[in-house]
Amino acid sequence: MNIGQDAYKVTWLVRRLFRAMAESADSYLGNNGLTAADRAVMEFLYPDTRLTVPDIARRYQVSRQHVQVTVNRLLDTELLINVENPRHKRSSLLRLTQQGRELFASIRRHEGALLDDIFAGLKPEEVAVTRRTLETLLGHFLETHHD
Amino acid sequence: MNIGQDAYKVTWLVRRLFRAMAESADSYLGNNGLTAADRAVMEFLYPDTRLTVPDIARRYQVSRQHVQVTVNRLLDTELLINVENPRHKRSSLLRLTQQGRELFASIRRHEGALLDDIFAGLKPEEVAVTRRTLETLLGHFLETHHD
DNA sequence: TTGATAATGACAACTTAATTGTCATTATCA
DNA sequence: TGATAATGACAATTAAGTTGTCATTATCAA
Repeated sequence: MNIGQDAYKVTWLVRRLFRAMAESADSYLGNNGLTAADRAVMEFLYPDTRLTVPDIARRYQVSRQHVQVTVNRLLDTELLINVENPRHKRSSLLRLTQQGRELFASIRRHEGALLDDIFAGLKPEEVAVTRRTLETLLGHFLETHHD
Repeated sequence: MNIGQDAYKVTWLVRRLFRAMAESADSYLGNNGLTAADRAVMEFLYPDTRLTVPDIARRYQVSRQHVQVTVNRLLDTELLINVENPRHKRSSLLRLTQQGRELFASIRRHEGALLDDIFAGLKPEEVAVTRRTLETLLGHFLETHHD
């Protein structure tokens, strides 16, 4: 019974957990001089994917101008480099530098350790159920709001 | 097995679901000329709680100046009224007007219907497991990041 | 009771992470 | 080839906050 109570609480928890996760991420990314947008861009390129700015913008679902600014900052700090794009002269491909790849790998390790800690003690089946439930919810949310 | 994969996916889903929920909320709140901050403030006062601006700021964990602006807007649109504060002459208590209470109730009904839709088809046990899992995660996140 | 300290509302400036608009340049394709 | 679309750069704007400051008003310890 009372699925309504649990349903409401689940949505509340999603909101609260998002905030807690964002704070935690801001803190360890900030220690490396990165923003959340930097991390997102780097994730698209890790470990050795080559994409243009508009490619990343389409995948990240964010304006290309915003990605451009983020990418330019990462080029300045030499976490990314331009590589020639055979398909387009002006729009070069972006690639992680060795330094960028190592930094992202260390971020991944940090996140992995954090998750291990945080998920320790939960039963695998419970986590699997949670995953499936959230996937279902996301599906419904996206189709209800159809975007 | 692979709790690691599920763990990572759960955190991804929390982020994605948060965005989907926020978009959906912005859309129906916007239809009523409200922002997310307006809704949050109204929730603290619903159905008939009386709080001052600094009280709300402390509970909402947000600066009192920001709450002040939000509250002033809600006073302008007559969704809130000031009532005298026996404990403080300058800092009056805030209360929902009849109109404000009705609007918030209708928002609640809308949200309830949306949740019923979205959670229909999920088994109550699954939702309960999800709730407990997310509660555990939140607990760990808060103590790990200790705030 | 008073006098130092804290709380409050108002206002302004700033911040962050984004968006939208515009331009010149360069690609693409019918 | 010529119209249309894509790209990078730059600027202005936006949303939802924060921080700083001021004058006023409370509160509390001596």
